[in-house]
Amino acid sequence: MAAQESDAVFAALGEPTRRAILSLIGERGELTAGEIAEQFDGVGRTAVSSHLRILRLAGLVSERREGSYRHYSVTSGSADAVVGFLTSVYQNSLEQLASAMESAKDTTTAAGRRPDYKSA
Amino acid sequence: MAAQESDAVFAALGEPTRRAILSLIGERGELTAGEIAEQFDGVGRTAVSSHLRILRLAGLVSERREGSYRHYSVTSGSADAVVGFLTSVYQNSLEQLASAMESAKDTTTAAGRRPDYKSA
DNA sequence: ATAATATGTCTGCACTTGCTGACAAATTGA
DNA sequence: TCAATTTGTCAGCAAGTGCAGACATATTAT
Repeated sequence: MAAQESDAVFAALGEPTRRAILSLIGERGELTAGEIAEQFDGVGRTAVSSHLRILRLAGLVSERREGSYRHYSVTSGSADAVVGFLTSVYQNSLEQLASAMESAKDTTTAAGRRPDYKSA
Repeated sequence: MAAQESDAVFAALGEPTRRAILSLIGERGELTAGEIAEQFDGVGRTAVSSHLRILRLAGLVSERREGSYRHYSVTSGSADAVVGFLTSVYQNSLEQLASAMESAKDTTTAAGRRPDYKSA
């Protein structure tokens, strides 16, 4: 369930240049492929095109064609998968922390641990 | 500023197995390296150890040594970089959208566009 | 001290990936 | 129609990455 999208989104965001592109588009609202490529010195137009494809397939940006131009903009709500994953991880993490503190209230030196370690 | 951390965090989260490990740790609260490795069929203990190292260097998990065991838990607030990046992108994106709609109110056929396209 | 256990690290390998240059497709202008 | 423009795609390559097996380190048990 929603694992494929999530994979694509995280993979897309894992690459620094793609995050820079996404950031740039978000900052400017809408940009053509050429305008985006102009902003990068160490990266050519070809590479930017590939990155845009990956961002688009991940659903992070959307493409609007106008003549021979292609305008890219950030797809709203496209990073829900990321937020969902993180809140899931931290939600459980916080619950665990809370119950751990609860247990700690009872017995300062908690029981029910792994084997029987030496004191230190 | 805070770009290095962000890079490491995004890179760490970009790998599916590492997300699974992080999710597992978050779900269970605290696990030893061995317990984590047990949960994965297609991945050996060696690979899990490498992933844990990467997660740790990214600040996503913290390590607690107890005897020869190493207990891993989710580091609270460690994904702030991710949330920060996303809110930044979407914040600007929404502002751009809002101002675009504002401009659209004035002149239905907006000015100041790119070249002079054909109608379609 | 010796063996067993838990875990990290190193080496090598197959696979992936980001990049460029060349080429192709689509659109526009003369 | 022909040239210019915008963009995507393909082939090839260098670099990075995830993985397992062998080895090293640290800790515990006998």
